[in-house]
Amino acid sequence: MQDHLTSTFSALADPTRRAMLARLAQGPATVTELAEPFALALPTISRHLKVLEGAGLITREKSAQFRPCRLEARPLEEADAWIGTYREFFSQRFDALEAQLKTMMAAKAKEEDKQ
Amino acid sequence: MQDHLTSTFSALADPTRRAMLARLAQGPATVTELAEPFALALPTISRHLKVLEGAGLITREKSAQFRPCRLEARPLEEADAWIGTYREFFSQRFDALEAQLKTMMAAKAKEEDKQ
DNA sequence: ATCGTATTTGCATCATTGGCTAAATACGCA
DNA sequence: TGCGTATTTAGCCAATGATGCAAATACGAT
Repeated sequence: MQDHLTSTFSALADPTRRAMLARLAQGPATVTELAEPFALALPTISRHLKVLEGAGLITREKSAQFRPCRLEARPLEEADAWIGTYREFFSQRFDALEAQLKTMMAAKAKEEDKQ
Repeated sequence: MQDHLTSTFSALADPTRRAMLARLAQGPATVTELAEPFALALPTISRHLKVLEGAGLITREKSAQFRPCRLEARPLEEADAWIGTYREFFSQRFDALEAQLKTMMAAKAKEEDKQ
């Protein structure tokens, strides 16, 4: 799983894990807390967390028998930066749409002039 | 593969596919053109493209025996929006860093005052 | 030392994925 | 019609991933 982006995106490619991140965005949580919303066995949850940890999306401390998980921004920022590369492309597309819209409106106006 | 984000992220979770998108950001290309930079058999390329198409990241027309692929912005925008949810979290972290830096600088200044 | 809670590890299973080769398909052109 | 190029389908394999159950581990509290 070589580079960061690959492990980050593949970690994000799972709804359960995305939901976990959403939960963690509101503050740290234990494994059991994170498991609560899902109909999944704890070992399964544990493994999802390991994937997230492997991607650097979360870190965990060891506090008594609990393992509080904490969201880490770094990989998300990197993913954001990668997608950011295409933002120009988004706007181009948007501009094109806008241009087309203008053309249509102009045509329509012209049409109405005739009447 | 239920929702858009899942298929989008899992499509992005492969370096070859990301490279293909990077190429397509500069304009449409045929399968063979897209295959050129990689040491992969054409059927493999073809399947990568099918994944990208399945995620809506590309569309293709049929022009003679060629299948030009074109980058589509929509899924990237959605992924961008999802990650955008966490942007506040990024900046928080950044602010914290900045605050810490200020504290350190203040401490250092104080230290120098003493001398 | 023992009990109970929190979490992980160890198989086993089933589906998916990425890759290859060989064969099929689709189309323009001679 | 027949050839050559472009691309996909089919079949096979190895690796990975998601999930469950049962057992192990870790640690606080009694």
